[in-house]
Amino acid sequence: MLTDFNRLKVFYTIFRHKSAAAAARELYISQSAVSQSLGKLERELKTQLFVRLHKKLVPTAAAGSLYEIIEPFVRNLEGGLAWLEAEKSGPRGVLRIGAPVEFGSRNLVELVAAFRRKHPAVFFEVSLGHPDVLLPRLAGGELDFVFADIFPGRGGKNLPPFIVSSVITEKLVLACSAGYYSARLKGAADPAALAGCDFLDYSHGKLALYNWFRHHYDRSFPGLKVVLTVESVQAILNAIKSGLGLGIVPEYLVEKELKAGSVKAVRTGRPELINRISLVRLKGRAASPAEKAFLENF
Amino acid sequence: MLTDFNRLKVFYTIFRHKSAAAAARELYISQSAVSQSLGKLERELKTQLFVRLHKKLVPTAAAGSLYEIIEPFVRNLEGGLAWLEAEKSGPRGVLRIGAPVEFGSRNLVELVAAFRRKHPAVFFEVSLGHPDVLLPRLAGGELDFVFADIFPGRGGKNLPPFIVSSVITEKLVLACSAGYYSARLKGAADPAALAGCDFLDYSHGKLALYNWFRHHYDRSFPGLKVVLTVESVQAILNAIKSGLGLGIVPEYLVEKELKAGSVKAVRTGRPELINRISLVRLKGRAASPAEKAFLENF
DNA sequence: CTGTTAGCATAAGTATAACTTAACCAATGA
DNA sequence: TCATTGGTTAAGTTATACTTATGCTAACAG
Repeated sequence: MLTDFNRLKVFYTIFRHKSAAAAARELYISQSAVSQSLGKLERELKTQLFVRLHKKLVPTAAAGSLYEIIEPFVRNLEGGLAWLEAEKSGPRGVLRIGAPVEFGSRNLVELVAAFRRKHPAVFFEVSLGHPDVLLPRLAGGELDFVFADIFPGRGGKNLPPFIVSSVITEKLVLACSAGYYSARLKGAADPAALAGCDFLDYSHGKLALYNWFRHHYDRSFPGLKVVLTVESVQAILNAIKSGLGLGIVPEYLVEKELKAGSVKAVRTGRPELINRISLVRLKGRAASPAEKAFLENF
Repeated sequence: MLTDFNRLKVFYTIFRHKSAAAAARELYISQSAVSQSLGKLERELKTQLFVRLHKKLVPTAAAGSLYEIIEPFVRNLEGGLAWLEAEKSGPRGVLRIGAPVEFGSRNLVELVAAFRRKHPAVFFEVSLGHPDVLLPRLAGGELDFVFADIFPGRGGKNLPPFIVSSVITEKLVLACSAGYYSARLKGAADPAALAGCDFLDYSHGKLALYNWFRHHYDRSFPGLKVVLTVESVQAILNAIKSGLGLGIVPEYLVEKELKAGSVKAVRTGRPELINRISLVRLKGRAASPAEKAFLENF
């Protein structure tokens, strides 16, 4: 890459004043230094930038073109640095957050909405997706932090630069409609009966179901019949209510229905599987005021 | 103005590679120098720009913003410098020329047209006007060179940084229609007869007439009756042919009419006043190839 | 599990080049 | 005319950017 940037800065100052002496005063260096710097730049570019006509430096066409390039840069830079400064003074700027689809589109947007009422100068860019794709983006600096639902089994792996803290835990239940329950399970929630049922899952290799069975029976059930796979809790919930089959949902979402008896959850005697939403941040990363303010809810 | 520009250059290189080592290789300096430079910049800005995570430097949001500012600048700069280089290699770029209205709109545009057929990469910005306004613009660097019709009397003044060279000389005649001539002058071109005639001039205080009379009679004629003042040779020419009065025009423009006898010129026995179009350039100003190519016609 | 490698940070010393001081010239204005 | 201002150039100094050297940690291969 060509030329010394600081010489361009000197040139820029000279150009604005049409005078080396004035530039020197602005830059708090001697007039001689300015003159030498300009000379070097001209020699470097092999292009005359100013015509010396005593008491004034008259820019050539080349100097004009060069100035046209530098001027907007300096303007943007000043603006940008001022903005960086402002960001440090209080919550403002943009927060780039990653989150699992469900958590992101349900809980997170509510939090964002509430937060923005207090801090309207903070903007959000939420990326929904699986930790598998979100975490690398966090590691690459594209995201400020991510919320991840780390199922048991997909623990830390070899991603040590992350600092993980638990944010929300919700019980996951395997549920179906009351009708389906009485027709297929008849109150007996034994593995054998379950294995023959219809299941609903959130795509990606029946991970939710897999984890539920592993948790409750310490083994996997390879041949489960998954009749619907859809990436949405709401959809699974509706499917359950419609009697399509058995699906995994957060318990609190079906609390009313469980009480009313319209939806039944499969209980094994063991404590329920819990889904842990964790906050993942880059180790060693300084948090902006906006980030701090947002995360202090957790 | 804030910060050291060269540190920004180092930052820019680091950002592109997400690595100080790689940046160091590109900049042909040691990895340590890069690291130190980045450290200083961060301290200077009081803002973390990269998260150090072992083999990689992952940029923070602030670094992203900063990069957004610098990146287009570097791109423009590279383009601009390449363009400057190209301009030196052959005639291209833009030529900013000043000229008197008549010369500019008549002779100059023809020259430009002819020149552009040979050098289509050269563009022109022609400013028409009086030397009074054009020369300061030349002195201010807004024009590359100007053509000026310097009447005797408005010599160098105190504008020493100019180098002036004669380019075109044309004889100026005081002319009128044959009808007007026979009616008002009757072949006798004595001052007394002339003084009572109607005159045409190019605005600005009857300068053309004033100079003509000074040249031919060594004195001014204060009370001349100027019946039309218009900033156009063509207009004056038409006015003359229409028998409106006497006006100053370049002799070669009325050559045919003089021969045919439809237009008469006032002759005093003295050589005709000549209008000198001069090329004025800034002393000490290096000429680009385009400039050289264009001016070598003269 | 350990040795090796790659990448970054830090410390200390060097050397480059930016800057200052000084002398000189030219133009301008009191 | 002389003092003032602005610019250039040369020489000397100083600052600071850079190098060399060292240590650390993480990743990876054997």
